[in-house]
Amino acid sequence: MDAEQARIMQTLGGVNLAAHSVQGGMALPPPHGHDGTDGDGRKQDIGDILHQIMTITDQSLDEAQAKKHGLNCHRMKPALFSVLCEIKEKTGLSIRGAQEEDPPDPQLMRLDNMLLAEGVAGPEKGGGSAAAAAAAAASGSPTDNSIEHSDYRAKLSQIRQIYHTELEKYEQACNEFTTHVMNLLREQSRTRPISPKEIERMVGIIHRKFSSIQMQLKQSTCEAVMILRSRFLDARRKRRNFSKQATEILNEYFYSHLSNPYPSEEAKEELAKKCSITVSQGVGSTITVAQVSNWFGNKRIRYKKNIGKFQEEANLYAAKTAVNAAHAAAAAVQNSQTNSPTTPNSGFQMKDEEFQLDSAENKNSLLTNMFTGSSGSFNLPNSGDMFMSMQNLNGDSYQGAQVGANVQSQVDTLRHVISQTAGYNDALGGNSMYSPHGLNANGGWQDATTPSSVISPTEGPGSVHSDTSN
DNA sequence: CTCTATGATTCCAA
DNA sequence: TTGGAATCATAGAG
Repeated sequence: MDAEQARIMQTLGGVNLAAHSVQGGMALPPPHGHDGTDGDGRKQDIGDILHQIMTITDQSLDEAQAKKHGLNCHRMKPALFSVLCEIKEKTGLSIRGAQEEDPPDPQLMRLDNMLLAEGVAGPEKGGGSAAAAAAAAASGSPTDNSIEHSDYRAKLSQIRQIYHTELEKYEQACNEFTTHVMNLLREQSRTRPISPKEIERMVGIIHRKFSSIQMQLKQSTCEAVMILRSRFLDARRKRRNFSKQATEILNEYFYSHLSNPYPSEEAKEELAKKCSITVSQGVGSTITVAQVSNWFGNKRIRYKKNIGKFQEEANLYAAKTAVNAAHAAAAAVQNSQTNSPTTPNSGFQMKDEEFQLDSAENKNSLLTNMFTGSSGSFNLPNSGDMFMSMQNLNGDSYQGAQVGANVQSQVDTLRHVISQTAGYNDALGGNSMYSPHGLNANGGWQDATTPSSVISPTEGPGSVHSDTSN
């Protein structure tokens, strides 16, 4: 400020007050210079006035007030004032000229573009949902993603809301501040040389300041969106193993529907629900329908690829559900109702209960009824074997999983149990292990009605391990 | 660390 | 749209 004052002082020294023209040159004779012209006295006067102005801050308030009043009443005041205004305008122009060029900040543009693309800026609910939808549509079926998707969207709209309120706040504050400053300056312009252009410049400065604050806001908003986005994507990518119970439920379904392991939409929902309930003692992890689909997709392909590897598992789950099948059969027989066994995916229900058969005779009779009375699409290899093998299970108790399951699945399970029973290899075509009768020569599952050729239990078809990634 | 299991994603065909 | 196949990326065991 001192420098500026000195410059003004100097500049004033070269002012031709009569013409009110300003010579902007800096190298001027000192204000008190005596050049012998007739303006000498006047210059002396001006110098005196200026001196008073410059030293006014050094004086006490009362003194200064008195001085100010005196100066205001000075005959030269209006002229001096307008000159000061002109000078200030000149310097203001030069200052403004220096920082006038206001190229659209590339960073700001980037931020704006990103906010627009993410749907944070721009029209309400316009691009936002579009971006979120695009993010969600990138993966799998839209049905279950709606959960994560809506979560993402909710968070995004939260960010959006904060952004807009903040932006509004800033704008309001900026406007308030601007009008305040403008009023102040207008007020002061009566006593101080302030040109409208200077006010304009001031407003520009304020706006720039506020826009830099806005940029910070935009930046942090962008960051928040990025974090949200990456977290959203990470969450999709991050793998958390299902709980043991959930896997068990899925496996039970899979192996009891081996001939057609394609759960219907309802069955998937049921499974998802069941898994989520079972898993609820965990950290709130739920299993969605899409995850069930993923699981079955993976399971089918992996099972098919290497059946040998899954033998043990298959045996286990088949045994687990075998008695349930018998139980279901018992229920069916007791009700004298014969469900159509050709609908593999109908009426899938689960019920937690322990089921224990009382006696071998009871079991046998139930099974006899079950298979002699049904018109299943399966060719059972040998009912005698079945009885024998089922007797091997006598006395074992199993965790019940399926009551009222369709006959098809019961058949699957029972066939498995039969075939995995040691000592009956010959009767089953020389293969003691379960072969996926639903799996046709092409590797398809579609035609489940004919028992396929026996596949070596130790090695799947070619024992391909193409999934050995990494 | 490596290796395997496994949930998720992507690409493609039907 | 769905499922198969390949692949990715991580969890978890050793």
